[in-house]
Amino acid sequence: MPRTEEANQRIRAERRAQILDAAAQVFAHKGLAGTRTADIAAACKMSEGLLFHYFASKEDIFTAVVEAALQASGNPVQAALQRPGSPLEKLRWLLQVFLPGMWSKPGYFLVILQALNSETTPEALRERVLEQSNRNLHIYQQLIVEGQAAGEVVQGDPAVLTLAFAACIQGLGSGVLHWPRLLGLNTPPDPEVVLHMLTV
Amino acid sequence: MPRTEEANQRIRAERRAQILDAAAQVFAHKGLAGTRTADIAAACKMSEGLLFHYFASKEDIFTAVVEAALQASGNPVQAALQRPGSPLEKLRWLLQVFLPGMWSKPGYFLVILQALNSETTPEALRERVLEQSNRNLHIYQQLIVEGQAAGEVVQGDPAVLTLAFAACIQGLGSGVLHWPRLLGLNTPPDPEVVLHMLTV
Amino acid sequence: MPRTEEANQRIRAERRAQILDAAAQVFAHKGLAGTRTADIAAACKMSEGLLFHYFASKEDIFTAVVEAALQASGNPVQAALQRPGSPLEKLRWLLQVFLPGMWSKPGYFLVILQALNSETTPEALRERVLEQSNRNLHIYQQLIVEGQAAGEVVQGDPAVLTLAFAACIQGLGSGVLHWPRLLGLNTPPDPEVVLHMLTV
Amino acid sequence: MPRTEEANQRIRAERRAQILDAAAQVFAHKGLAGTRTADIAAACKMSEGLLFHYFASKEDIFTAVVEAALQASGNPVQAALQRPGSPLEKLRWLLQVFLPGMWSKPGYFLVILQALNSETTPEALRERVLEQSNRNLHIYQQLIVEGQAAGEVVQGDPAVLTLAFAACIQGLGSGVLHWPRLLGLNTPPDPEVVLHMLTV
DNA sequence: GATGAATGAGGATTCATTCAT
DNA sequence: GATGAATGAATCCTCATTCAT
Repeated sequence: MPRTEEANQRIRAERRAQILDAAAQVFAHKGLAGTRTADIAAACKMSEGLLFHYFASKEDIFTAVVEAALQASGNPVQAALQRPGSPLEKLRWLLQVFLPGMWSKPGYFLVILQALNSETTPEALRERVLEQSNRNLHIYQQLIVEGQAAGEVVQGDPAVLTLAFAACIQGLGSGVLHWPRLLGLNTPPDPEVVLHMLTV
Repeated sequence: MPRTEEANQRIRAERRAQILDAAAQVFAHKGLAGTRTADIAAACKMSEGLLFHYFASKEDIFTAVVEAALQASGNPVQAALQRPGSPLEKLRWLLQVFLPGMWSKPGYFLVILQALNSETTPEALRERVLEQSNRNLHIYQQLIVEGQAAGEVVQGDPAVLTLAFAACIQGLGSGVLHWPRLLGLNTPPDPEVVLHMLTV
Repeated sequence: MPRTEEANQRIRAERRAQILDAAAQVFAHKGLAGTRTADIAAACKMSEGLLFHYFASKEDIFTAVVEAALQASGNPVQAALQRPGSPLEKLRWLLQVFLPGMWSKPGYFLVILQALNSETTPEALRERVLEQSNRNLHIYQQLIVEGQAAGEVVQGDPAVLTLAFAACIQGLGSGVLHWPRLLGLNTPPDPEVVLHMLTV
Repeated sequence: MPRTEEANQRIRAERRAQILDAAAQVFAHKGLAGTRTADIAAACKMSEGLLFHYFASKEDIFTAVVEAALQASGNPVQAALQRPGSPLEKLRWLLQVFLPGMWSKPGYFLVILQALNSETTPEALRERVLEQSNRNLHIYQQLIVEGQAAGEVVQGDPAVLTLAFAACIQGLGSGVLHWPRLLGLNTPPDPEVVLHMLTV
């Protein structure tokens, strides 16, 4: 007697999730080109063939992983805008979400970096990432402009402040791999340290 | 009439430099695994075979490129220590060297990022990069500690400040590829914007 | 209440027939190597796994399909020999059976062609097909020789006449796929047209 | 010192020809789907990789082989039209070219059959073959119609006569593999035997 | 030194077949 | 009996590296 359709649905959903989880780790550390499908299969303890039951190609898995990471990294930025409080408090809240996220799930940030920094990334995906990058950047900038108006944020070209702020976030996401160990740190930095860059 | 030994030496040196220049661009944009030797050959307008007269392997070229980039990025940090002036002034000088360098030769920074972030990097090279990374990190930290003692730098855990400062630098080196365009900037940021993170 | 043994038998027989019918169509159009078991499963609306309850392998299905086609194409030739009337009348009767068969069930002829023309055909099957081919050929030849003796069939090397006659039949079986459309025909040709090749 | 460009041209042309020759044999006997690239490589005694220096894919090789075969089989038909003499003489000349061709190079005819009869054939190629098939068919028909007008060719629906004539040619091209042996023949049939189908 | 044809090991992907349910 | 998830051997193709010229 065959499995119920429902049981199959569940199996499929589980397997897809397993693959994405495992693949995220591998892609984060090796990039798209440097990852062998055998690596992914080993990481999720499946046969290599099964990967292709669930995804059409290695690029497809990568795309799905990056999309998931974009969701995870995009949502807090959108959410920050809706928060109550002053612009600076919104940025603070954002960092309170981001920084622990980087420390607990560095793969998500790394995989986006990989997608952004490599020309081997499928063009369509690259554009998606850039677009989101752009959206986030402009949300930062908007909050900075509002913060300047409110007297909470230092004066100066808001584009430059945005660049520095975004760089700090991205640099933390990429540096989290090695630096905490080298510096003897094991918790995410206090958001105030980063915010100090912007405050009067 | 055979070429003189001297002329041959010169040709060899030139060729190697051509290869490294071209390869740096390609590796910066595609990473080690994503770069094909054909890409490099095309970029330096040589035959693919010729690459192997000058280097033993693709990894070898990558290693040479990264070593060169490490030189370029390592020296200013060492040099900053020797500079006259206060700790903060040394950090300022460092940024005055780094930031324009990122804008004019982003490849150097990107290639180091690629080496650092990918597990496909040959282990020996990866260690070299980490070691240098570590060295730079501790120089930053030393200057920060001295700055705090001098009352120039904000109080707080120097390791955390170092982490944030290094992150900002690295984030700028990686963000320089896309963000300036997205934000309508075309010059490197004023060092003071970054320094503001550290100053009282 | 378990199904009766008898009912199971019937189901098994039905299923096998369904599979063979569907597989014949697919094999006829794609050949053994070009057909995927998924194609067959789709054509008979079963799960892929079920095919393997009824047949041991893809080759097994192919063999069964070809055997069935051999039956269908072999019997009329044997039967023609037993017919009353002159040798030419026997050949005419044969064409009267064959030609409409080609037009209504082209798959049977095509699948034999596929088996005959491809070295991917399992050796044992290939020999079966060749053997039958040989048997039919020699029946044609016998009738031609008898026809010549009776003055009904043109003089000339009977082997050559047989070759041309058989070629015409096989060519019709293979050309039926495209040519009738290209020539605006939609009924099988009059047997006399083919027989004219042999008649005085 | 590198090879001269001319020498490379020659090598490339030779290799391509070698591949096409060898591939024609293999494809003729196994079809597109049934042929492994390893088979082709073995047949032309090259490494498998080298095939892909010269052709982009297995399908590409197949296409090139079929195109060559189409040239070889198409030209005589066109040429027959230009011949001096009566329509029947033109058809006779055609057979005088075709039949020996089939006996000496059966691969050319078989490979066209494979392309025509299998749905695994790339669609574009399939259309090319059909188109040529159509062209030839209509040349046969034209000559038959003219022959009827001249009183050389039997009366009857010219489309049906064309069908039978074309079938005979195609059937010979496909039967040549096995039948001559089975019938003890080792020369192509006399064209008159085939022509008898059409003559009064 | 320089070229690019040639190799072959390795990688992504397919697909017949098995098996738990 | 029936399903479709799972496997893994085989296949097409890529690409670093070698080598004859």
